Amino acid sequence: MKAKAARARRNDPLGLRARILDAAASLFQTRGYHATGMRDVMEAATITSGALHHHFPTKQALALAVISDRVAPVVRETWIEPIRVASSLSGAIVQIFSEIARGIEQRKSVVGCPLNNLTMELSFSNPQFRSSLRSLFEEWQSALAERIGATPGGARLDRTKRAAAAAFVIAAYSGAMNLAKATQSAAPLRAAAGNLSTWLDQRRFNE
Amino acid sequence: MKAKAARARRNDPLGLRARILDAAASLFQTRGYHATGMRDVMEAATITSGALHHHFPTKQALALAVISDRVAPVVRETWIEPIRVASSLSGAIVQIFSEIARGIEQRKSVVGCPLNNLTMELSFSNPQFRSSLRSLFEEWQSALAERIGATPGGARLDRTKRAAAAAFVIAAYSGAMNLAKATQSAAPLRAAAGNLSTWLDQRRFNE
DNA sequence: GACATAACAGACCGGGCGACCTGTCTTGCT
DNA sequence: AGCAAGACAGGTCGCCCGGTCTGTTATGTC
Repeated sequence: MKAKAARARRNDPLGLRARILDAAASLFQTRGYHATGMRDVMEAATITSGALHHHFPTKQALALAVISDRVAPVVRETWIEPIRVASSLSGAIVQIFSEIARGIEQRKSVVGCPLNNLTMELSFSNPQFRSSLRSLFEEWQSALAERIGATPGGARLDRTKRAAAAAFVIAAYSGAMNLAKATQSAAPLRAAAGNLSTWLDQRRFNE
Repeated sequence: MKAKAARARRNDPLGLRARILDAAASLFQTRGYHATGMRDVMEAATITSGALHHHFPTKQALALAVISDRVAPVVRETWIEPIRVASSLSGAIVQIFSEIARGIEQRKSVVGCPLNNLTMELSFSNPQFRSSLRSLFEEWQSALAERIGATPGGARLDRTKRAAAAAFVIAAYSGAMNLAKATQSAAPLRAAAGNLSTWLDQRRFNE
């Protein structure tokens, strides 16, 4: 019948799943979790209700998958890995900031850090989301703390102080992004990068 | 009929309005704007649908009123005023942090800063909310910048650098609160306070 | 080739949402 | 006292939300 030539469509569950995750991740970041409907996700991914609920039975399951399969990799690629491989911690941090600021300026809009956005909206009310998001923060923080311990300034700090310094870096970034979102400008990020760098250099976290 | 003795109930529009705002402010902060229904507000304030919509025709109007009548005063009382009257800027900032951290520890839960929460959720998608929240941030930032200009370290900075330093302080607080919310602990706030203080003192913002 | 199961399609449903609307009582003004 | 406007009460409405259900097609297995 339609033997060899016209076998156009085949099932591609992984590809479809990826499309759903991409669409959902984008919508969750721009509009937020509660403001995004399953219908919005369906339209953005151009799929049917059946397909969506086949891959993700509930909205919460979808969000948890977005966190682990989309948000977490972004954090690892833009923060954790660069910090691990960089020769100078201070330099790496400043560069990460400036790359993000550059991205904002050419996109001309600030949607915020996906991890921050989801944390603020979901972390308090829902324990499931909280533990998922918290562990990501901890991964980020411990990568920073470990790297801080490898600098001349960080070597003399104990475990707690290193964690505190790492938390401070994350807080500065997170808060700067928040301000950037409020003002729709990259200025707060650049301001934070500059001042964070003086703080880092003073504490000799620059090598 | 019920002439003198039994005239128990009287209208109290301002009191009712205040109750609505209190309830809504609390719910918006803990659950978020979109996750809070008008019915939740009605129940929390123990009023009827008619009364609620008489004072605030739409949910958005209610939220805007919450921002200007509840959130803004909180920011002014806990941040702007203390900074204006304090003798030491650095000392004032550290004290504000520690008071907030203390509050968290005895309440045993972190709901986050109301301004931050609403900004993250609403500021990007809705221009009405954005301008309202942004002006509050600007008020906060300019109060800080002005005070920084009055310190020995800040006097030599130009207008832009002062604004950047002010933004950095806000970012550090905002981000620390975000982390605190994610971990449900006051530790990130204390970490930020300590490290922010080092940065402040190094830049001689301490008088 | 038979058959169980996965991968989708798409109609459908109960409930909750924000908003509206009519009615009653209260208040302020003259 | 009279009367318009304000302040509330409470039922109602239509819509949209997340989730379910049944049906159809593709896929792996023996």
